[in-house]
Amino acid sequence: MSQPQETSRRPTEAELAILTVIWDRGSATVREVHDTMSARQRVGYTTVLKLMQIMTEKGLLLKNAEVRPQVFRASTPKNSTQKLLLSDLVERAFQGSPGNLVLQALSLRASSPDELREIRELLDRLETDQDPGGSGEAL
Amino acid sequence: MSQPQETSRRPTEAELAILTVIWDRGSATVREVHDTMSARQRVGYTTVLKLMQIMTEKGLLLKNAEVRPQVFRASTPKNSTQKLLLSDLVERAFQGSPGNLVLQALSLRASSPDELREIRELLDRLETDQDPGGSGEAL
DNA sequence: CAGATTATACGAAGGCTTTCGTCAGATCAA
DNA sequence: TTGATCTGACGAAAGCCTTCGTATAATCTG
Repeated sequence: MSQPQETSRRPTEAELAILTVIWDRGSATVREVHDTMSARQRVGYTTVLKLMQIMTEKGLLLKNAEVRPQVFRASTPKNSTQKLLLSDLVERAFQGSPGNLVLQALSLRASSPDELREIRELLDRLETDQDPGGSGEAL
Repeated sequence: MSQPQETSRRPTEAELAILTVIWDRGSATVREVHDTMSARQRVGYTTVLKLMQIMTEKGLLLKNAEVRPQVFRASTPKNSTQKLLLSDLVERAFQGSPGNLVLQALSLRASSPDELREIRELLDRLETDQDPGGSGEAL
């Protein structure tokens, strides 16, 4: 009863940076995360450690303490968290209209032809059957 | 030299809620913003006031103190801020790939046929290598 | 004008996020 | 084994965001 809802909790900025590294690798030690992040930003080792401990408490990460050094992995797949962040942004800044967001995103900068084709295919599917459920997971 | 970069400053969550109201109306007094927000969430009048004062300091809002009560308007158009938020999210959670984000957003929930058509038209323009500059503003 | 009401300014508290120092335990290398 | 190095736990400080109480100023009403 101490944790609020471990589900649908939006990761903070620092947490997201860590999740990104872990999603890429599948799993990672604190040192691996720290080394990867250090290439981009100056950040202390114990800072990363502390964050990952907190994230484990929150349920964002799962820790395997059987091995040394401990190995962490994400409790939630990347796509789910991305959708959570998108839903959030749609609600807060796009009046709940995903189409609105998509239009802005498309004009952000050029997407690759492959991406454009993929988007078009998804559009086709959306216009034929009205149920997009789950099809978007296939990235 | 006291303000960092007043440009490209990402509004916080509470700030965004206020901006949303002001964008809708074009301009608004503190009371109007408070009344509108009160319909959705419980929030104190002085809380809104303080936030709007801070936002004015930060350059997010512009204040006309000639009239009473004072009237505020946004310093940055809605579309620009939306793009800022999207760019931010693309960087932090979508490996810098807007197409990636678009795919996830499209499968979030059904967009209206009108929106789908609009998206398709934008795709056409993008694929024929047009410069999308400004076209996304037309919502 | 005088009292009531509304508007504005401002300080400060509370909470959450981020950062880091320190200590203790574990592992490694000679 | 033992000193050096790496790892893990933890407390606490610092900063930002949000909230609100209180005091002052402006405006309205009769």
